[in-house]
Amino acid sequence: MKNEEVCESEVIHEETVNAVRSTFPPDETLFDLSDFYKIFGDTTRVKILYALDKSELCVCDISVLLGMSVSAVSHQLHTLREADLVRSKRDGKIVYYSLADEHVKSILECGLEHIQEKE
Amino acid sequence: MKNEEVCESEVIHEETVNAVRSTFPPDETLFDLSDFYKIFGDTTRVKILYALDKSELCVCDISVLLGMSVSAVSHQLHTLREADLVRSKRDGKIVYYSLADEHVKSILECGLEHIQEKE
DNA sequence: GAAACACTTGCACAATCATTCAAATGAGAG
DNA sequence: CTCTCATTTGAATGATTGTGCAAGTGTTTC
Repeated sequence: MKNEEVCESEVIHEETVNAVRSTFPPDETLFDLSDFYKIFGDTTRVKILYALDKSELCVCDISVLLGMSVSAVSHQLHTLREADLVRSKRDGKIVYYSLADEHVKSILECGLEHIQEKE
Repeated sequence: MKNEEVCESEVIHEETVNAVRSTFPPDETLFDLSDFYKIFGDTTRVKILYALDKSELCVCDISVLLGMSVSAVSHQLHTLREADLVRSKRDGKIVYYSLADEHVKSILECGLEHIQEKE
């Protein structure tokens, strides 16, 4: 970004900007926050989370449920596991997935509420 | 996706899959939900929303606050406006932006809570 | 051991998207 | 009307990312 691109004339509301700036959390926090929401920004992942909230499932189950390839599901489960939203446990050949904590459910509901509110 | 990709041997837990399937909301709902979260999945947009929660601001203010080009900010404001998360009102040459409703704040807090909970 | 199965992983590709640049709009000032 | 300023918009570009494919790992069964 070139500096000239930024409005640098007398800043229009310097007071306000400074006031807001002083309430800003560290950059990293808001970065982590958007990174966190990024996880929920994909239909496949949301479906998986929604499904796991109802019941523990194996990869094959999810694949059938969503009508997607096992590979695609496994890739997304990897993402979800990295974000600590999901847990896995192996039982023989089968790997079972479940939600990592109850918080995930409340996040989903938080969004659903907003969606449905808009007629 | 080719069919062979999907696990089609005897479905491992047919009962469970069917049970979960019956609780699934229409595909469109979960699609809208992920679309909604997609908005929050970008640092710039999250910063803008966070700032607007503190105070009404013009495009130039936000540009200075975030150290980004006016154009980039305007593009993101466009996205936010389309998602009904943000409102604008013009006063002469200046356009003021503010949050569309209080719900946005609660969504942000919902996520922040989760972020900070993890040590 | 070998074969079958559930799953994972690395690479490639297509699609999506955030930002920049340049040009356009809208509004007040002279 | 012309000039300036705040903002918007469209096209282009570079980066990110979801999925398919093919090869790999781990586990049970024979």
